[in-house]
Amino acid sequence: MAAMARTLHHPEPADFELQQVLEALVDPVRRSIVQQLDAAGFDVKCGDFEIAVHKSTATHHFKVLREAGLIRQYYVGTSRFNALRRDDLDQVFPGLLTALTAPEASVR
Amino acid sequence: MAAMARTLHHPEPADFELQQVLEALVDPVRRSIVQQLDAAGFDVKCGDFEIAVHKSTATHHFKVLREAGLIRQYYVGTSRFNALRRDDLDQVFPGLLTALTAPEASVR
DNA sequence: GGAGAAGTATGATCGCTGTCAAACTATGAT
DNA sequence: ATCATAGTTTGACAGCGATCATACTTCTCC
Repeated sequence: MAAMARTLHHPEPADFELQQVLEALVDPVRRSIVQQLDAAGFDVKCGDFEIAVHKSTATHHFKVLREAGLIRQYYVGTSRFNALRRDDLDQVFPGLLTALTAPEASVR
Repeated sequence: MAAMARTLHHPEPADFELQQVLEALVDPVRRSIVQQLDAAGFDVKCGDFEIAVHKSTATHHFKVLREAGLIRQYYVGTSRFNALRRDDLDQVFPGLLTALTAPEASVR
């Protein structure tokens, strides 16, 4: 079968919107994903996260994070990898991600 | 009539919860309130904010902000004044408020 | 005491979003 | 080809929260 490129839309930093970023980060599941990505330090497959929701719900959360500009996603085989867009985020909203991924903040 | 103290509950910094703070800040009206407080640099009466919602809705927003620990409220006559709890916030979630009230962030 | 000002409380509505189930697609291995 | 794996899509549902209107409370001032 002709390889159909599964393209994923990623916003440019110039198009990041605070409202959208906050809406993404207000959900505990999504914030946990960001935390795990940050703690790992490398890209993580969707299936390798510890998530307490159904697969299809997880897909939804990843989409919200991607469209807000928080993560970058790319396919490798049937797997989808996720990368934290820390540099882009830091550029547009300096200090925000750091404040939220701080170990102190994680506890609360 | 016997003066009934209108007491308002304010959480201690030790009891601040990130989830609650984010839920408070995700609403555009509430974030605008925080912005206006920060920009003013002094305490502001409820009625002196520029808010695009009904009075009773505003009361609701102030309550959410207060219970999350973002503002401190006190009565003066029939008016209620609002103070940004910047120091407390900075102590518990360093960098968060700064990141959100930055002029850069306000534009997005 | 009465009137007005400032804000609160309650109840109803309505839209949004997180959730799951089930069916589907795409890729890699046998 | 067949099958298994990884993730997506669609649809339905439930619960939450922002909103407003109305009625109420508390305080100030005359």
